[in-house]
Order: sequence, then C-alpha cells, then structure tokens
Amino acid sequence: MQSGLPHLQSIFTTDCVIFGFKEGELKVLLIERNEYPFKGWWALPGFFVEHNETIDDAVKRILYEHTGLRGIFMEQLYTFGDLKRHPQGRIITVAYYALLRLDDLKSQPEPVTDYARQAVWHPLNDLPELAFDHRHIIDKSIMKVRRKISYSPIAFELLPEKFTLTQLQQLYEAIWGRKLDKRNFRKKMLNYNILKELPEFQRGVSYRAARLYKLDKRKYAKVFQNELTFSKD
Amino acid sequence: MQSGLPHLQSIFTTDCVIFGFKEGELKVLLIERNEYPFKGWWALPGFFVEHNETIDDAVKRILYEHTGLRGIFMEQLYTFGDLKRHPQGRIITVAYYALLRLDDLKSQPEPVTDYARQAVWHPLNDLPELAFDHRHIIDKSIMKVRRKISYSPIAFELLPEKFTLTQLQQLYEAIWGRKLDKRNFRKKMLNYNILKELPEFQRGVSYRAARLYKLDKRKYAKVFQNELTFSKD
DNA sequence: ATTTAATAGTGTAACAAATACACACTATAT
DNA sequence: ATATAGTGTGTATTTGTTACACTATTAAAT
Repeated sequence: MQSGLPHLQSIFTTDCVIFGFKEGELKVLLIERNEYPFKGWWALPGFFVEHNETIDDAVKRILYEHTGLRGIFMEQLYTFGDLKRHPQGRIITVAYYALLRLDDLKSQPEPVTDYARQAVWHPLNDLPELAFDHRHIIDKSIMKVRRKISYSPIAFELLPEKFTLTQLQQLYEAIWGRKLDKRNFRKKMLNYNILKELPEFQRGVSYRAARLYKLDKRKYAKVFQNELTFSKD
Repeated sequence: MQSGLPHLQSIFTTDCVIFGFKEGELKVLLIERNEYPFKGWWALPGFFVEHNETIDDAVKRILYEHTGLRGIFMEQLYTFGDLKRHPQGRIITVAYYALLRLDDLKSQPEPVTDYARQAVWHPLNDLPELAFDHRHIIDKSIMKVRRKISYSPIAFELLPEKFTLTQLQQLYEAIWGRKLDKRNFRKKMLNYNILKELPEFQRGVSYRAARLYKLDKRKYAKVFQNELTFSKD
C-alpha cells in the first residue's frame, strides 16, 4: 500500500482475459503496461474497481475502453488473492473472461486509458512473458472455456453471426487443441438442432462455396444441459 | 462505510457454504448472527478477510472456528459484489463452499467467535430466511456441487472413509434430488474402478450387512475427465 | 419356531450414442 | 488439362445407457 495507490478504491481490481478467434487461432488481447510495477511488460487489461460500480460494470467498462464494443459475452472466472501476486501488497483481483467476435471490431484496439501503451492481439499459443500472475489467469481461463464449450453454446460468441460448419469446427479444434472428425462433428452438431441453415453460401478461403448457418437462439437452452463431445484424434 | 467497520481490512469478506450429509439429507451449517446488521437472522458463516492472509486461509480459519476440523475440502465458488447486497455499502464477498464428513465432528458445532449466537445444521430443503444475499449464494453452491459430482469425485468428501454403495447412492440422490436405479448405479460406479472393495461389512440401518468400500485415491484422477450420469426416474 | 419387514445384491436385452473410416464433387490457379 | 484445396456425405462397429424383478439375509415381532 505504498507509492500513491488510491486507497479506498484500490483494494481490488479486475482483470479480463479477452478471447478472439481469427485465422483458425485463438487470440488474447494484451496491453503493454505504461505504469509501474511491470512497466513495459505485457499484461491483461484490467483496472481498479470503483467504489460505486459493480464488478461486472467495471469489466464492461474495461471491455468497452479496449474494444469500443458493448454487450460482449463475459463471465466471472475466479478471484485471486495470493499475498505475493502483486509487489505492492496483497491486491485482490477478480478475473473475468470475455468472448469476442473479432469481425465486429471496426479497427485495431486503441487503448483509451494511459496506463497502457498499446493493446495487441496475441495468439494464445505464443504468448510473451506476462506481468503479475496473469499467465496463470489465462491458463485457468482457457481450461474453463474448454470445459464450458462442451455443455453450453458459448463458442458461438466467438464467431460472426453467420458462419460455416467448417469455421465452427475449426473453433472447437482451436479451443480443444486437437483435430476432430468432420463427419462426426457435423452429424452431432446438426443433431442438436440449434443451428439454422441459411439460404446463403460463402466462398471464404475455400475453393467451393460453403453453406452458412446461424445459431437458433430459441433452441439455445436445450443444449445447456447436455454435454457435447467429438472424437477421432 | 459508516458505523465503525474497520477500514482497510473490511472491504471484503468471505462467506462459506458448509455442506454435510446425514440421514439421507444434505445439510448446511448456518449461524445466528449476533451483530447488526441482520442481528438475530440466520446467515452463512463468514468474516472479514484479514490483510495478511490469503482468501483461502480466511476460509480455512472460518471452517476451523466452526467445526474444529482442518483439511476440509473447499473450493471457491463466486465473488459477489452487488452494490446493494450489504446495507452498509458495497462489501464484496468471495464465497466458498466446503464439503464435510459429518462423522468427523466430535460434537455439535459451537461458535468460537462472538458474532454468532449459535451454529446449527439445517436441512438444505428447509432453510429459514437468510441475511444478505446468502440464499442466493447457497443456491449457486448447490448448482455447482450438482454439476461437479458428475465429473469429479468430490461427493466422497461428504462420506466417511468407508461407506456402502447404498450410502453413496443416497448421497447422489440427495444432491441431484431424484431417485437413481440401483443396478445401473452400482454397475457404473464400480466400472469406474475408483472404489476399493473392503473385506468388511456394516449393518447400519439395514437388516442385512452391506459391503464397505473406500475411494481408491490412486485412481481418482481418471474420473476427473469423464462425466458420470445415472438413470431411471 | 414362524412370520414379517427391511434391505443387499445381482444380469440381460433393447436401444441410443460414439466412433472409425473414404470418396466424389466443385472452383480456382497454373 | 490438370493439380489443388476445400465441401459434403453414409454406414458398420463398438460402446454406453437404460429399463426392469427377483432371491438371500437378518432383525424384530408374534
């Protein structure tokens, strides 16, 4: 509690693991810190929770500052309170993760605050060394997402509204880190009856036009109780 | 932040949902508050987190004060930070749940602290009205436990070291709130190969002695990835 | 001694879900 | 014309899930 940290509102912070999906890869938004401690290091976007806002609101604020978007899917992950996680004393952080359609972004993220020098998307599989215990927080997030996509349709939060089954499969493969069988994936995914087949096609990277689908939100809830698994590899 | 709450260490608290299992019922340990606000109301055991302890340590302290036991299974549940959850201002609470073998208790729990007038086990299905948002916290805990027993062997934390398959099944039934098929339950549970058959039997409530089992801790981990489900009813 | 009541313990057949697996079709680039 | 990259499709096998009913044992009551 030295060094000019504001007092009443500085006891705890939030940090947010923002996931995006592009080019078949999962990405995480990191900021380059412009403040001590860890000045110049990469870190998760996060900030002190103000005294008159809920934690959720603080996270929404951080998300908006970094992406310019509202209404992003987010969920509380875990609260970290190790005595040594912050060099300036025991600062508790409530960590969240958020899932973002990268296509919705108008431009590269620009940090609105001055605590960050820049904000950059990093591939999840090639992260730089991170400040504080942020690496640990990211690891815990990805494990949660990995589990959660098998029983709830959160994966769709990472895709554009209209998507091909191939894109959806690539997303699952990226999150789980293993290849899935195309025929089994499609069979199972379509069987859940939560996808609406659109009359449109998309050329994309492929040489052949692929059918577009979108999530049928009315049928969303059904899957929430089931478990999804896919196989081969 | 009025009325004499300590400052630096009073910004957030922990509350702990302590589950126990006895007489075929899930129970929750509640205290009767002896302090304002909500003096005389039933509430979850909980307290301010001291400035030099981790959140986990604070919960362990609370568990020990109320049960006299150490090494109890516990896990962080969620952090609640609504502006209106506490009448004296925004006090954040990190909620935990704990699973306890009631047989390990030497005696009825006696509150060691003076913020509680008494501590009493309440059946989960017949709870009194609770202080703060504690009812909400309990609801969220039971949902987590319900989910978690299907992919991890936490249920055993609620049973004595040696138990019969009937006891184990009753526990699952209590947590899920529905009857399970005896033959299917046994078949599946034994197939997981995480139970060690003991050469001992126990009479218990039954008229016929029943085989005792214990958890085989070496094989524990295997189940952690699978999902368990049982059927009929 | 016999009966009653409570509980332990056991197997199989039908069905559903998960898995492994390979080729033809189309558009594009050269 | 041909090579390339990606879409889309069906079946047989194995595995897991479900429904279902009786006998054996013992304590307690008569």
